[in-house]
Amino acid sequence: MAVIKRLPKYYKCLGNLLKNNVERVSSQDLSKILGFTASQIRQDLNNFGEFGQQGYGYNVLQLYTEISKILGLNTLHKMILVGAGNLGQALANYSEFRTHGFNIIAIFDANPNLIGRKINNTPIYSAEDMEYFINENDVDIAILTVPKDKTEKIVEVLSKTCIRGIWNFTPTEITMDDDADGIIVENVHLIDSLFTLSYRINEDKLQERLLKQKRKIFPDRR
Amino acid sequence: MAVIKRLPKYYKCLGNLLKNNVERVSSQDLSKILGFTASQIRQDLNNFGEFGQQGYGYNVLQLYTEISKILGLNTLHKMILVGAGNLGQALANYSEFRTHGFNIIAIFDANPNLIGRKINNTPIYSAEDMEYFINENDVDIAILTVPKDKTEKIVEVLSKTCIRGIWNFTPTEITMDDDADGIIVENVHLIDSLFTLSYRINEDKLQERLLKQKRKIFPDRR
DNA sequence: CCCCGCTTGTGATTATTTTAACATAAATAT
DNA sequence: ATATTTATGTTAAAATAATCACAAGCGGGG
Repeated sequence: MAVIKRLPKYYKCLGNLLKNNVERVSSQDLSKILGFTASQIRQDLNNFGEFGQQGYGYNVLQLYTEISKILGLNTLHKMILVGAGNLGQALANYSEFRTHGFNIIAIFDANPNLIGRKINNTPIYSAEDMEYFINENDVDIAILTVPKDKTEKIVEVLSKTCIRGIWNFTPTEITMDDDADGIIVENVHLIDSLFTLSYRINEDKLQERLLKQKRKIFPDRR
Repeated sequence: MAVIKRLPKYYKCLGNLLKNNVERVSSQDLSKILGFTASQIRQDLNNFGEFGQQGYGYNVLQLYTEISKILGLNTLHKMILVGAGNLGQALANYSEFRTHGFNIIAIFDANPNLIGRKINNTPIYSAEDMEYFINENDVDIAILTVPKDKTEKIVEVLSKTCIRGIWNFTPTEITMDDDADGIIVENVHLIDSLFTLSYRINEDKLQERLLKQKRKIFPDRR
């Protein structure tokens, strides 16, 4: 749903307002900051409850708290990182996750040279111990930063565990067969995002080409 | 536009088919692989031209080539990386970009200890030289992996250059005022994606809560 | 206590996106 | 050759999403 993709933006924005000691905020204020229409903001928020008050607006702290509940940020999340390559290490060092209650409690890798070491104080274990570890420690989320050809295998193992979500950074699109085991997958696919950027940079040239094509079909139009 | 977000998926899928020496493919075949409806695929592709033929389907190589043109992947792209932190280094080491014609030709950082070194054969220069370098080398795209508080400054510098696109990994949402200078921004925001995952994991509990609320409003419904 | 301005929640409207349906054309089999 | 199958491009319908518009409620000033 489109609304859900916007929730993190609201959350972040309200966090900033809180930091600046702003107490109340109207949908119009938010509109100016976020670039959505005020109407959309009101409708978005209204999907989850009636958080505002006529003539007053929204209480920043209350709304922030509510949205954090909706996003599930009021509970701690235990995460593991699978694959201690370049991207994996970068994510392991990223402190923002912890700030919001997402703790990486273990890292798994197949490389024996890495096993036993620590990244950002988090130990690296052998990939073989992953399944046991997840179930033993009630891990919520697995971050996948393994090479493409290892993905399938890992997903197979993960689907036998109590894991709730997979945050997938591999180029492979992971699809869970009809949500049977209830594992949610969030695919990131950085390269897609780069391609989209490339498209938009390229757009002008393209539009011209398409226009020419239309002209062939409707030669009377200028 | 929603179609454009799907183009990279088509591209990737067709690339795989090519590798497997598949010559022709129907919208129905693609539908099974990609999980979109065949109808949507035909309509998507038709936005950019008539690439298929009745009774035959699409020629994989031809369609692949067309889409790569549409995405602007037929031309080389010169990129720079701004900010050689954890994420920056990971991206600098990521080889997939180069495979698709996106070359990181320089890295910029403010840290004097890093300047002069190389990551994955790409030299690190002083951030001060960035503006000159971009204009001198006709750089297309800047990858932004600097800390939050440096973002504004860097964007200001970038907007004075010939740069065409900014691939923004900082937590700050960059908005270009009414596209005046024609710089396209692609914001990534990893944490948003994690929050969305968290929401979906949390969804069941939430649905219950919302249902209770509705019941209050319509007490007659079970 | 009452009025006025502000701002929400919400129903109606418009726009966008997705899906369905089908006429038509190429390819293959007979 | 001809019929049958396959699969597109395209139009129409359905579903989603965004915007508009306004009645109704609250806060603050007199």
